[in-house]
Amino acid sequence: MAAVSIADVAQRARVSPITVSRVVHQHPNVSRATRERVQRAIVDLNYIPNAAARSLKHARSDLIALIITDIFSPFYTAVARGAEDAARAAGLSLILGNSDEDAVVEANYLRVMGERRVDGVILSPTDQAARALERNLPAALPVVLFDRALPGVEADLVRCDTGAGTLALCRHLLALGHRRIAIVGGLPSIPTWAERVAGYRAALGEAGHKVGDDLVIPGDYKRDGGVAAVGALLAQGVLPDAIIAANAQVSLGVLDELTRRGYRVPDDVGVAAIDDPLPSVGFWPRLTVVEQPGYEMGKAAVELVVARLHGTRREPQPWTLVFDAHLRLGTSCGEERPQDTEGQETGDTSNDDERDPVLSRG
Amino acid sequence: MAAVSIADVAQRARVSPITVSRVVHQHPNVSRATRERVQRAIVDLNYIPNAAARSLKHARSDLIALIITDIFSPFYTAVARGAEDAARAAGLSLILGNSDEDAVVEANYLRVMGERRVDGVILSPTDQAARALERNLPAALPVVLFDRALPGVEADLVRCDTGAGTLALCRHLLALGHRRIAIVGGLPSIPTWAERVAGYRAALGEAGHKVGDDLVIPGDYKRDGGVAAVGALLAQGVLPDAIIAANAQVSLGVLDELTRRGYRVPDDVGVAAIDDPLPSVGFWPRLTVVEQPGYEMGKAAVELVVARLHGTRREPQPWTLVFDAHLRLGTSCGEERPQDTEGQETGDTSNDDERDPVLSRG
DNA sequence: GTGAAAGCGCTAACAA
DNA sequence: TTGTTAGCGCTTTCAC
Repeated sequence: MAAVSIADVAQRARVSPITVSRVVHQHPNVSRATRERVQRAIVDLNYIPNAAARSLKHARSDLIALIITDIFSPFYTAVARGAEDAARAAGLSLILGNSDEDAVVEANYLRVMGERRVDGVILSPTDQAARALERNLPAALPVVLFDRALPGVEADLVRCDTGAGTLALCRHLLALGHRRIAIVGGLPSIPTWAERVAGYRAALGEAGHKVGDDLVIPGDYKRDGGVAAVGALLAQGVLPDAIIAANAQVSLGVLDELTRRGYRVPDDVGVAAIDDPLPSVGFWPRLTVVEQPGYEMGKAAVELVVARLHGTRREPQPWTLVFDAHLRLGTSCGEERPQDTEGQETGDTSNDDERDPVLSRG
Repeated sequence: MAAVSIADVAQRARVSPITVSRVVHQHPNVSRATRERVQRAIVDLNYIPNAAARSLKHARSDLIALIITDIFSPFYTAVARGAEDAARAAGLSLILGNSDEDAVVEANYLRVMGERRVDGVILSPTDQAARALERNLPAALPVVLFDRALPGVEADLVRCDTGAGTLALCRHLLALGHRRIAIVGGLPSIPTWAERVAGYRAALGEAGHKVGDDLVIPGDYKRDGGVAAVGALLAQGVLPDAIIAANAQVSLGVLDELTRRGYRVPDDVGVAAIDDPLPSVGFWPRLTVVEQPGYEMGKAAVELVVARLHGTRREPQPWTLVFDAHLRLGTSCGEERPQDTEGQETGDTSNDDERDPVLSRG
């Protein structure tokens, strides 16, 4: 056992434990001679401070919990990386939970994180998270909801306006000549799906097209939902002109199933996705996507937690950070047809000069 | 402050703290009446046990550190998910570190993890990890090296035999008629690159082809290395028949740069990758890849740590788990040319019936 | 510049 | 069945 404690070091250096503590923390009030003696003892004994003891004393864990719904999604991979970078910059560690959209798993994670006295929680919540948050976390703990707001929960929020992104995408599809457009795969219990469908309906509405409910096919934000949606669409007798997948996982299911059934993208049907499955330059088709700035969002979420921790006074009203989604054109919706490409080069939903998220308080 | 401690609960329930502890841990020797009184006090006060205090007492943190070199890589995404699932199953939490192949960052993470008294460390090490491991971690701490062995460090190891996978891939490329084959993008300080190059040389050797060193172009396992390699290859005057990217990130750089320069895959040049960038069914070309079972490897690594923890006696000799890589054929190397496709449907390097990793002791 | 005492919250070991 | 004592390793007073 390497159970070397501060007392062991103190004994060896013939000082009191507190002096060792001062040396470890580079407190100035230690004479040079003492400091060197202590440092040598630390090295000799291979002393490693015990963070649990420090946590207990400080009532601080230097830990941030990141509880997300799908670690496999490239979006959350980017989020995790951004969060990790920001946490490291702030001297915090990231403790990871993958809830898989399962409320029980989520509740368990919240309990564990609460017991660990994490300094903050970043959570992409299931629709049942409200109760779990209240039950399992100390009341004053900074919580940042991620991606989805939670009715009845007053907490900071980091999200991306994919509704506007979807609107832009649909306008793009309409401009390409697509008329029968389907949107598939989102989880109805999650606000992001409603938001995306709203953007879709708005675009079709402003173009004067009626929106058939049979072209809005929910799912579970997973690959299989995309597969099932293709089946459901085909069961209607006619393939749509284009299919919008609600996220990256769903888009893979859609593409797989279309390919399996012998349809070609974009020749037979266009496919676009909200939330990018990969930087797909070099592949054909390049997927047309509504891209969320995952890295920046993850970073911002951690920085929000840190702001709450360091804030001289914790403002009670929640902060909401809204990032813009960007439409990135590929070739998966027939963009290369000559008559449509001119003037479509930049399809961003926002000006490049103002990429900062919108901060709204209250 | 929600600083409700076990003492507060005890006071409210008119019992001693230890009785509360017993209730929390479902110790049988508590009368029904007492138990219910305590449980009510727990709910009333919203008592949440303090894991730091428990850790301090138990000298156990229920934490496993996962320190990887690139959280962006789809391989490590799969690893993280496998590790997370296994950790959850064992009642442990995963604490995440992304070293980015930076030895300083890695050393810092090891120090932090050591201070946190994590119960085990899973590490894909840089070539300078040996010293950092010794300095920053308690001696008896279970360490599982991941992906790469570390000379001079006797620790458990989970890896994948990509050498054999690369050999199979090269045979496949040769069978397709490719002669001038390049392999690009690996980090020379990391054994996996040497291993992959060895498989490459072996395949070319057995086919009687000479292996020009100008077709072996190292990099840093990142996207830019793929870009640079394409430039270097073109500078030689002739494009190779096929390019093997050392990992997923590199393959994206290769594909991007080839596309940018106007070359088409697979018409002008074949591209294959070790380590898959995505499930790319539905895209063209589908990348031909040597696939590592990342999920299973991550799961196995955590299970190895758990085995060390629970083991009645900790066997001193290290365990090595070697997983098989699978060749998964796509269309990115010209596989659809009629004369080559027959009989090439299953290109696995191992029988599907025996996917278990090889366990070697000693 | 240094140290003694006390306590953070929890739980083994040992009574009762 | 329940409680007392003590201590995990560290750091915040306060004193010298």
